[in-house]
Formats: sequence, structure tokens, C-alpha cells
Amino acid sequence: MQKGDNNSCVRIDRDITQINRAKAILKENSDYLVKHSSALSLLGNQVRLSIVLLLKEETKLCVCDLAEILEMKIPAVSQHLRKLKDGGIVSSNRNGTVLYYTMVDEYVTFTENILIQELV
Amino acid sequence: MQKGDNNSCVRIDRDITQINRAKAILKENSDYLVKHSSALSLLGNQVRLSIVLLLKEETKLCVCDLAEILEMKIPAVSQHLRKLKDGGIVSSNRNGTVLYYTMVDEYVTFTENILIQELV
DNA sequence: AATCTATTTAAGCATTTGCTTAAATACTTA
DNA sequence: TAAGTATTTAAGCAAATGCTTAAATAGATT
Repeated sequence: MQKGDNNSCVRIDRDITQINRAKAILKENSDYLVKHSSALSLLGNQVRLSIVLLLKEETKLCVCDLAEILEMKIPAVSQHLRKLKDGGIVSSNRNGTVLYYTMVDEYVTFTENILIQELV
Repeated sequence: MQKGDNNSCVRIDRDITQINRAKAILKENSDYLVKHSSALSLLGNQVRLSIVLLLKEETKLCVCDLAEILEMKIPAVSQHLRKLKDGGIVSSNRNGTVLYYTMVDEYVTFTENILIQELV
């Protein structure tokens, strides 16, 4: 038996200075990590990333358009849009019965910086 | 009753040219959307984003270190590392019994471009 | 007011995710 | 080769995700 809970390791040769420095990094960036990971989890879905790409290119689209483009049911698209809206990534503007969705400025740059990159 | 399935909308005034252009955008970028959304879904988890940040700062860390830093059980961390490895974001190098994890070069830039950004 | 269109919301369900504990590997050293 | 350390893998389970259908809202038109 070693120390504490049975799924730990010992590593007497571990670098305690490094461990503490790393813990400090985590603490300093905690807000940041929460915000970014939740934004990224919203974009880490093919449907939502497609919506974002489309809104960037076409400026504004309604649920009905998006459902036709994505070949999905309207409620499914609507639920994705709600998540994007709750996450502050898109906003909506009503024109009569039609609700047009648009990218929130801040996230235009954010997603551009992501989408610009090539992956192998 | 309108056309097709009952969850569709009519929108006779919709811009068919725009719909088709948007469909083309989706088709052109389909590979891209698959790759990026899966990479982003990996980073869209607070634990994994923390690991990536830590590996960027500390160059290399083992499961044991990360478990201590993140205050998590070793198997939980190991499973996150496996996902990151399967996604090509990190790689591992054995030194004796210890497996050190490192960022894959390609993703250093990728994550830097993401992490660099401020979010309100 | 009644109806229609666009959209959201609710409820139900299958799948995925992320943890936990326990068991299995891999490498090292006595 | 036996025992120890680091790590992974497996199994089980609760919570989250993403779809579906059906019902509820919101604004426009008759």
C-alpha cells in the first residue's frame, strides 16, 4: 500500500516546483478556461460549426433557411441556435414572423481565427 | 397542409440562390467541418483544455503529474489523454515506466490561436 | 377574432460522455 | 523471476447531448 487513495502514484522523483507552478497556471487561468472550453464545446459540434460558417458567409439566415440548407428538421436546428444564442455566439432579429440569426461581432473574429487554420 | 414533412416552413419569399450557394459552401467545406468540429469538441472540455494549456507551458507532463495538478483520479486523466492522443493533439514518449505527454506541433499553433483570444 | 406562418418549447428516447472502482499491462529493479 | 511502480483498460453508472414528434407562442393576414 502506498499513500492516500489507491489510484495514485508515488513518483518520488517528481518535480514539486513544476507541480506547484502548474497549479498556479490553472488557478490564474480558471475563468479563462471555463469561458473558452464552453465556447469551444459549442463550436465542437458539426451542425453548430456549420451554422457559424454559414452565418459568417451569408451574414444572416433564419431557422427555416438553415433547416433547408442543412437538411435537418426545424426544431433540431432551433435547439442548436438556442445554444449558440445562450453562449453569446449568435443573436437574432425579428422581421415580421421571421427571426434572422447573425453572428455576434466578438465571435466573428474568434471563429475566423479558428476556421482559418488548416488541419492535416 | 403544406409541402413535405410537417415540421417544414413555406417561405415563398426565401432566396433560393442563397440557399444553393449556402449548400455549396457546406459541401466544399465538409471535410474541414468534420475535422475542425471534432478537434474543437476535444478542446471543448475544461479538463482537456487545461491539459493542453499545461502541456504548452510545461512542455511535457506524465499522467501522474497531471492527476496531481488537476486534483483528479489517474484513470480519469488517462482517459482524457487517450482522447487527445486519438485526436492527434498530443503524443507520448516513454521514459522507463513513466509516459510523458507532449503537444503535437501542429496543434501548438492551433491552440495558441484559440487561447490567445480574449472573451467577454 | 380567426387563421396562417415561423418558430420555440416540451417530452421522450437513444447515444455519448465522463467519472468511479477494479483488474490488466508494461517496464524496472531487487 | 518476483514484486513494485506507472499507466491503461474494462465495466458500470449517472448526467448530458441531440434527435424526434407534438403542442405551444408570436406576429401577420384575412
